[in-house]
Amino acid sequence: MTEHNQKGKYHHGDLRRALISAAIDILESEGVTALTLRRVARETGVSQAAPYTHFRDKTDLLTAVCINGTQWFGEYMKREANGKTGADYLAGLAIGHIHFATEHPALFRLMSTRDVAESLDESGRIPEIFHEGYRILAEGLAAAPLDHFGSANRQLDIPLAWAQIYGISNLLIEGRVSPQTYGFDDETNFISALVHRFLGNDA
Amino acid sequence: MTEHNQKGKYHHGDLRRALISAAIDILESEGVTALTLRRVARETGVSQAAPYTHFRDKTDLLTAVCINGTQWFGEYMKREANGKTGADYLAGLAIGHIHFATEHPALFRLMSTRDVAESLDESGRIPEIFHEGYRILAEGLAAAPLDHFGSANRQLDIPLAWAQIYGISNLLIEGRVSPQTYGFDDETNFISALVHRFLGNDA
DNA sequence: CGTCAAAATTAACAGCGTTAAGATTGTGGG
DNA sequence: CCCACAATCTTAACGCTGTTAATTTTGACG
Repeated sequence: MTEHNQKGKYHHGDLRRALISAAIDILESEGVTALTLRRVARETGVSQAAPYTHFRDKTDLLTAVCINGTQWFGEYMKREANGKTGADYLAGLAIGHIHFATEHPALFRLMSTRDVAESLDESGRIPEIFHEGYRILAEGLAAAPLDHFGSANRQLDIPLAWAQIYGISNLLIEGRVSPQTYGFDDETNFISALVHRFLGNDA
Repeated sequence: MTEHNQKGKYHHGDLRRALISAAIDILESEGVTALTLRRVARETGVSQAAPYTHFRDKTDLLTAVCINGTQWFGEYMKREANGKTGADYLAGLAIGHIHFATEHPALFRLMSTRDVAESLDESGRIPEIFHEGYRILAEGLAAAPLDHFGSANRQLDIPLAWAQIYGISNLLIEGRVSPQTYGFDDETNFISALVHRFLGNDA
């Protein structure tokens, strides 16, 4: 019985994972301002300095949170696009993207933040779905071009579509736009209408 | 000579304005993490508690910074659109928006933040250009619709265009997209190409 | 079973936002 | 003219934060 614990951790069992989990809980329930290292340690039942055994500093923990978050994000998008093909798959990914953002605003914002995103890049642990998502976006646009933009500079459709989805996500998160203003009483319907109008498969 | 100072302030002259100015300087040069109340006070040459005579708390100062920022932002956009009409005016506003964001990322992010934006709303001091910008966006889209999206749900063009511009701004600020990837070595050209392709007046 | 390294604790430091109490300063009324 | 008052600013303190150093506890392995 040299390894009765799943990863051979010492006292706590798997403190590293527990800290990440606690951090996500706080982020989801109270937002980023409540997310302090000491609070995470308290919530996990360890001393204030215990996290430093597993993380270089606070940013290092946040990076780990974001790695978990991107995994979650990818699965969320895939689920929403599941079973669809072509333009519908694209729309599913977009809608999934926006829904994830509005349902997990603090986490989404954290994942978008430059500082953390950069250390995320360095970690080399970006889930496959993101490269896959980008590839799918590119392929989808190549197969079903947004011809409303004309044929010149079609390469720009990729960053444009990306920015469109990203922009809708952020606008909704920051409360700068409301479905009601445009005659929707349900946010989900609003998002769906936006995406379909943008992708040109509504009329 | 009861009022030799322009606003009859006591010791400093106009500490309130000086604090806002120092805050903006720090924001521009070192970003939001360096922007602490104590630092602002130090930089202005007053004690740590002096700001509390003029601001309820830190958020109140940030709100004042954002009021200044929106003023600045509005003038910046107008300048870039100056002398143009119709779709060109729209493109100018959009390009001005994105340029301002990339040149003043910390300030732009602060202005987009939900907490501050809400107290900004409450202050009732949103510069006219924002309502005007929205009106112009709406009128411009009504006069020259983005017909590539089809005729159904044309009302959605307003939030879509808004999100598009906002999304490009954020993507660039957070470094998630690079002009080089799409064959541009100059960011300005990249932005211009994106906006013109999006508005459909490039082909 | 004793050794050694990993894991976790306690204590301390500087810096933060914020508040309370007091000192300073300009202004207007007698 | 000066005195009282209110606006302004300072000093000191509180609890919180991230982080580090020294120390103790724990588990694994020869």
